Amino acid sequence: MPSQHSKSGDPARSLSLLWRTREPAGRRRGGPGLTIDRIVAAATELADSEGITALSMRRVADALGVGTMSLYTYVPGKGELLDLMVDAAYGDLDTDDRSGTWRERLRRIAFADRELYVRHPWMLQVVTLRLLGPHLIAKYDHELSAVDGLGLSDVEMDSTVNLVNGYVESTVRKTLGAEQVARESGMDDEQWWRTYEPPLTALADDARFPIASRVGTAVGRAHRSVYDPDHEFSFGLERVLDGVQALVDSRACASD
Amino acid sequence: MPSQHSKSGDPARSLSLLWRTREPAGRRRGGPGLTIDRIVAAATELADSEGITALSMRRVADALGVGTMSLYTYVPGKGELLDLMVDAAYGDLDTDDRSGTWRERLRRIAFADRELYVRHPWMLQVVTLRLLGPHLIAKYDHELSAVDGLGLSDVEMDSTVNLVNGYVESTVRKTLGAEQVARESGMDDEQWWRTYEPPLTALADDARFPIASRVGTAVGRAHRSVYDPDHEFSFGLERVLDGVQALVDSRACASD
DNA sequence: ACACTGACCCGTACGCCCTACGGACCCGGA
DNA sequence: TCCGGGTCCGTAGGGCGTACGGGTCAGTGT
Repeated sequence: MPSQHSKSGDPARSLSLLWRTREPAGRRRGGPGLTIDRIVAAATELADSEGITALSMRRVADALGVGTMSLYTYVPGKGELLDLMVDAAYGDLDTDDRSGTWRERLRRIAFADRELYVRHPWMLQVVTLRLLGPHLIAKYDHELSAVDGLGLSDVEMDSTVNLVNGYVESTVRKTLGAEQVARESGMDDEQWWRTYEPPLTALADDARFPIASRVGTAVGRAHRSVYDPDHEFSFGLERVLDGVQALVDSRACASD
Repeated sequence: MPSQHSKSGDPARSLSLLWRTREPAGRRRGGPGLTIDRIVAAATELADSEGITALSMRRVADALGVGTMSLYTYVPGKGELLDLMVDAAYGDLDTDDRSGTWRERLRRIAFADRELYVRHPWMLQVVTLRLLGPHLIAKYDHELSAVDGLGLSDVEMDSTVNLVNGYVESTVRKTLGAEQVARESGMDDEQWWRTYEPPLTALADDARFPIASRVGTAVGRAHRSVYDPDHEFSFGLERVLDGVQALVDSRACASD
């Protein structure tokens, strides 16, 4: 159960698939009428409902009522299929709304991204090379527009949106990891903590790791009682935005 | 080539392995003399040199000159082996140095983490549940100590170190993704950019994605000329630390 | 001296995976 | 009518993780 790399053999082929630079094919009369979009949709549904590890070419083909090898007429391999799934998923994001201050806009973008990843957890497990598909570019453009005209250089703008994206991804990844433990071990967060805290604190005694013990306990208690994931997410996000704020302020001063 | 989850069946078993809560076994005389540590070391070497996808129980056993199934005497399964590898790798980090300001310390921690992930890229591809092994706890304690006594609450301290860790991970993940493209496509960064920028800009015309075009071009040019990964990393890190700074300042004011 | 026990080691086999290859089928156009 | 080419897919080959059961031998109790 290690990780997935999406070697996706030929980048050129992947790009032409992503941008649909192939005519939509002849369409036979009687057959199931496979298309790239139907394949991507079926694969996405499968990955959403059963997890990325359940996603196999066989299962996708079965879901479509089609032989496994038929998929290879439309998609060079599994890697390229994953690339297509990722870009298609990014297509669900709203990339039009440009209202509000830069801070409000980045905040909205972060929450929307987070929701997308929660809906499609497999996106964060696919170590895709993030091949530039149309929807990913649209997302990038939309994010950049939020920090355009603030006095930042182009490279700084890129860094800024990467910063926010990275924060969202790492946060969701952690949450999903915890949920995975819960699901696979069959106990919820609270049960898990109650079962493994005692032996753990016995091993990692307070003397050796005093601060970790104290903070770990406090965090555990917070999780058990008033824990609010949204609040936790917001808190970190505001720290990130404060960092951006400092940058924006310094550039504004410099240009005055 | 999707992703790896480390289902690692029984958390209790994993924990006892991580904390070595089993006597070191009888050790037979003539045999190869397998141990958990030798297995973890061989697996780590393999993952370092050939990537996580090349890591299989068979290959690890071969590297040790041992039958595949012999590994299962020491390790319940591949998932648990990955857990052990991750915690062992964290053991390479220095968790003693406590000199300097909180900002200097977080900076040093971030750079050390980054270097560790670059040396063991597979760590970021293993979607491990981050089971609390001894070395991970030591790392956590060391990180918390950098922000202890600044007026932050325990939960805030946890958020803060998660924030820095998340930044490092997402940055390295992105870098490694790019390197993977380079390796697999056989061309270096510059070649890749030169090959795929023209068709890409043709597809994603400036009119549809004006800001992405402009910024993408600028970033590409920067990469080709004066690009300094360390500088890029530092830049974002300082933004994160600025965010932490704002938090620390606000808490200091509140308590005064 | 000898049998027993238990840890260590591993060959075999099952069921899954991705996909190369080549054949069957059928449509539209010449 | 014939044929080229797109669509569909059965078969097979080489991986993988690991369940199962049996072989081997150091140390122990007698």
